Formats: sequence, structure tokens, C-alpha cells
Amino acid sequence: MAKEKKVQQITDMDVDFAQWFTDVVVKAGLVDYSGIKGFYILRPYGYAIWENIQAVLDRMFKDLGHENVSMPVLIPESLLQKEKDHVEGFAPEVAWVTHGGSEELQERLCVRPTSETLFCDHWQHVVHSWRDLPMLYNQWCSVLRWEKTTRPFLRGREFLWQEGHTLHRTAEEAEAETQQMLNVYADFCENWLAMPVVKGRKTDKEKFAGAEATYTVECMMHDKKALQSGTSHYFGDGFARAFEITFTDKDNTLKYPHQTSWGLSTRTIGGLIMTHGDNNGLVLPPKIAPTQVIVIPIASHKPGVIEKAEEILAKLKAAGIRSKIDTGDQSPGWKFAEYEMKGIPLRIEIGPRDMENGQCMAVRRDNGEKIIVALDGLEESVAKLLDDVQNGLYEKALRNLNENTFPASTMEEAKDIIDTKGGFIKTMWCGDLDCELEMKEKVGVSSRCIPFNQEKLGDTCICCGKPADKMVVWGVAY
RNA sequence: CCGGGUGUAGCGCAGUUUUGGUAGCGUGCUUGAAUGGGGUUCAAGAGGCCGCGAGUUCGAGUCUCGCCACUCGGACCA
Repeated sequence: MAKEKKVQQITDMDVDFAQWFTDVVVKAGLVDYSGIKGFYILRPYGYAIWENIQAVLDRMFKDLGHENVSMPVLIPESLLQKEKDHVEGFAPEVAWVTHGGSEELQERLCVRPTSETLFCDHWQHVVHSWRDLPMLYNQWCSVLRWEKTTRPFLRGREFLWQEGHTLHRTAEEAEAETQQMLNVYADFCENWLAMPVVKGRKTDKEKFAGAEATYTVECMMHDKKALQSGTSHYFGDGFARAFEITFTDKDNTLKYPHQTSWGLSTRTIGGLIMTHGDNNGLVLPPKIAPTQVIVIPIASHKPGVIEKAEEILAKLKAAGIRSKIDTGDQSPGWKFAEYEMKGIPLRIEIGPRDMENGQCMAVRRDNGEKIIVALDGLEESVAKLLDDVQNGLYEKALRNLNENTFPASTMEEAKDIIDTKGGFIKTMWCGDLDCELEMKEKVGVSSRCIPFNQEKLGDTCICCGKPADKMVVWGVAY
């Protein structure tokens, strides 16, 4: 029943997935294009989703002892250049401020593409003793990267994110933090966004500029492409050495602290859209949806209908369910389509017929199922239905991931899978960069990660045939 | 950065060649009426520096030259 496309204005996702995505983000009122390429306006509905993401993650961070701070938006060139790998990684895509008013600056300033260098510079000032550690910082901000090609949510030149930065006394502690925060992201993606993840470590080729190790949660989108939804980096003491951050340890010797950073951006909203959305528009998991229930009165000119609808709204709100009502004069059909476009998880219809029977009609956004619900105990029924939608979305996404992840033992096999089916490919890999490059060249995939959940598919590398003990997941990435 | 495409009403587009000559369509918007359980119907109305700048011409949305912006694919990235 939900198969038929009820909204004509959006492109069919099976015809042109990219266009479908663009149609949805615009028509659901999430973003508008600004006058500058790659800069997007987050409209109230899009921003509300981000606010919910922020609220949940912020709580999680703070529960683990992190504190929020705010760093400058500009970085002096000399600072950016202190860590060699880092600057090489980011230099091609930074924007520079060269003038203040009409005066040319003595040193140009880059608009932050990420803030490691700023945190390091700060810590160099304030960290002196083992008693000053750990530093567990986070900031919510936007960063700038001058991307060549841009898309709403998925790749903007400016994007909103959070970047956590921590500094620790020992390597072990920093490594544990890196893992812990990756697990926070995985937990958040799976339990709040209903997006199952593949957790793992990035190959050296794919790791963050300046990091010793990068960990990632990778999600599969509806078109079977991969989206990196959160990353966590372990830096060792590389930055500390470059920025000369030292502390006196308990044994009265001078040491370099160990560092991490981790980030999750508005790209995740793109992930939500591409994971759960359908041909009628957006589909939001109830736990993150700004509005969980939309109440629509039917034949609202009939006596008592509006009043009953308002009564239902009040009941739901009192039960802590984020609900709205639409008493506007558009036709019911128009409203159905509108709120489906916006991905509201549950719709409650209430009309004269329902009132006579002491019931209302609930319609699930995820599968279109229509359920008659008694007005008595409505709050409990609705809460249960919202849970069902949340779980249904996760199960569906998990099925998509599992059914489209294939083992491969030869390049030909891998190529065939990518060309005919798409999805993720898991193979053994020897660890050589050359083989990784060849996979890109010949199969068209990049390594997504070396999953923590390893399977022994064989003992030779898919590419060179030499001994291999690592299983890698490959895919076409956003 | 390379290659293609597009700029005309809020949005989506036709009109541009073969013929330079009153600015069009759909949708949306406003108002009114009837409707109302899947984008309801009818009526009336408002809305344009035809991307920008030069040029040709009696006359340019249309022809010439230049510029700009956006967009889609490719190479690079959250």
C-alpha cells in the first residue's frame, strides 16, 4: 500500500536517487540554497532535526565528563602549519582571510576546517601537570572546507558539527577514549537514528590527516552507497610534540600527553534521509523527529471535530509526545501528502465517524499501515506505535545492510557484484596501499573500514594473493 | 581543477534555429464560494530590468562578443 507514490513533485528514487534526495530536502523544507555555492540555509524544520541530534549527543558527551567550549573561527597560518601531515591534508581546501577592513593582514588567517591546531595551541598554554589531565572538550560549531562539488547535507563548504578534542596522560587512556566515543556514535546512530553501522578502523590511506588511527561508523544508504556517519581519531602524541605540549607526570619527568578528536556533522541528517526516506518524501525515526505525531481533523466544519482534535493534541502533549495539529483549510488529502513529505512518523485522523465510535485513525509513516485506535488510552497506544515505527525503521535498514553486503575472493567477483548489484563487499586484504589503490582502480570501490567484527573469509589478499589476515569492507562512498 | 547543461513571474518551464516585431504556459500565491477519510472544484485577481555588460538594428528574450552565477557528471573530502 505504501508502494504507490502519492507525491508527484518528487523524482522517483529508483529513477534518479540524487535528484530524489534534492527534491526531498527542498520540498520537506529542510534547506534552501543560499547565494553562494556550497552554503546552505538550514530552515526551521531542518535545524530542528539538528537541534534534536545536538540535544541527545550533548547529553551523552556530558554524561561521560566532557565540557563544551568555543574556539575562534580563524587560525593563523603559522599555527595550521605546525603539524606536517595535518596541513598537507587540509591545505587544498581552506579559505583564507587576507584583509581586515582595507588593511592587508601581516599573516593570513584560515577559516577553520577543523580545530585541532587551536586546541593544541590553547593546551600548550594551560597544561602543565598530570593534574591538569585529562582535558575533555567538545565544541558545537561550523567549519569551512572549500569543496569542489557540493550537495545539501552531504557536502557543503560550510557545515555544522561537533568536534570533541581530548588530551590524556597516557596512550592507553587516549586509546580508550577514542574507542569510547566511537561507541557513543554507534549507539546514537543505531538507537536514535535507526541507522545500523559497521564499526571499524580506517586504513592508512583513509585516515584523518595527522592521526595515528581513525575509527569510523559506516552506514549503508538506500542506494547501497556508504556514508561515514561519525569518526574518532587517535593522535598519539604527534600533535603534542609539534605544538610542544608537555606536562610533568607523577614521576616528575616531562612528558607529552596523548590526544584524540571525534566528530559528527549535519551530514548525518543526509544519512537519515537516504536511509529511511521513500518516494513520498522524508521518513524520520520517532526518537529524533521534531514532530512525532500530526493530528488532522477531518470535515473540520462539522460541530465538535476541531474541539476533539485539540483534545487529542493536548492529551498527547501531556504524555510528552511531540505533537502538532493542522486545522488549516487545505484538504485532508493535501495535508496527508504534506506531512508524509515531512516524514512525521505518525498521523492521527479524527473525523465525525470516529467521534461516534470513540476512536481515531492512526497511520504509520514507515509502512502506511492504518490502525483504528480507541481514544481511551490513546497516549499508551501512540507511544507503542512510535516504538514500533522506530524499531521497524531499524530492522528495515539492517536488512538493507545485511542483504547487500557480499563476500568476494577475486577482483572479478568483486567487480561483478559492484556492477550488477552494488552494496558493500567484504574481502581479505594484505594491508598494502597498492592493493587498495587497485581496488579503487579496477572495482571502483574505496575501503570503508577494517571492521572490528572480523570474519576469516580466506587467508590471501583479494588483489595480490599474498597472505592476508585482515577483512576489509569496501564500497562506493558519499 | 576538467567536461557537459541551464539562466524568462515565488517555483518548474515554453518561446531563441528555419522567421528579430504586443511577455506566454503549468503550478504556487491572494480573495470569494462550494467541498472535505489521499495533493477537491469553480470564479476573479496580483505578480517580469527575459542572469549581467557591451555591440548590430528603426526595433533584441531571440543575432554577435565578453562576463557572471548556478547545476550535473568525473578527480579530491565529514
